[in-house]
Amino acid sequence: MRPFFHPAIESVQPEAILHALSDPNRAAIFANIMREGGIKTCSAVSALGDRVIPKSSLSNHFKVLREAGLIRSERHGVEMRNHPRWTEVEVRFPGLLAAIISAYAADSQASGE
Amino acid sequence: MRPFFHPAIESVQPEAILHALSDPNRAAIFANIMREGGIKTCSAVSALGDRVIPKSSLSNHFKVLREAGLIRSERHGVEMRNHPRWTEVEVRFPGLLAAIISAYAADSQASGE
DNA sequence: TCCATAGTTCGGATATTACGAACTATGGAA
DNA sequence: TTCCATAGTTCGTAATATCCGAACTATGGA
Repeated sequence: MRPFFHPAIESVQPEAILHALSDPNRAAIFANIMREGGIKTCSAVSALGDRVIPKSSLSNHFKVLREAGLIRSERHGVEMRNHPRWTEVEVRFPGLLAAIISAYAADSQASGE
Repeated sequence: MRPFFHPAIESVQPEAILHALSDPNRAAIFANIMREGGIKTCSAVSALGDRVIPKSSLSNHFKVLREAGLIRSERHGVEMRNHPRWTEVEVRFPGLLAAIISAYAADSQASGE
């Protein structure tokens, strides 16, 4: 288990962010991490909505979010805590994350949530 | 050559938009279409920056943008004209497209344009 | 009718993604 | 200490998507 790679904020690419959040599962995970009191550990999300996500897929989703520069993961004892890198990303790409998250919210609102 | 499919604006999904624009080539094409006096036909973009994009790939890029609900394509004589569906998308997902396009602009700005 | 232009479709090589099974790391209990 | 439970990663492979050259289709002139 090699240590995690977290890109420096200057080398975070818009395409990586869009790609990471173009998967609805990942977007939901990230939106949850962004919320105050949101998911911090991986296992806390093992079922998202009504869909069960296998551990290995989940692990990969967190990796994609991490390598896109969206979250920072650090081990605390036996578990992993994931924090959003919102303020950093906001400085580099103002308004981007908020627009994406509210787009998903608007969509789930519209489609009979 | 079956007629093009353009999704109704209500059925445009955020994930499709993010996926379409998570490819830098497509994002550049779309940004150009968005600009007043931007690219209208497909062949007008055959070289983007210094990279040559094959016709078939280009055709596919336009298809992805179209099916994501980002552009509307219609034939005019021998060529295809592509218009952005900006105002429609803006109503459904306010601020999304502007944030994405300016994120790419900020990035190319920063990385020695 | 024939040709040039503009773009699409097909097909196969290549790259990504998904997920079960096996593994690693940490903390606590016996 | 040893053993177990928890939390998560890595590996391998099957399914899926993407890229791009070659062949095709559609339209408007000469």
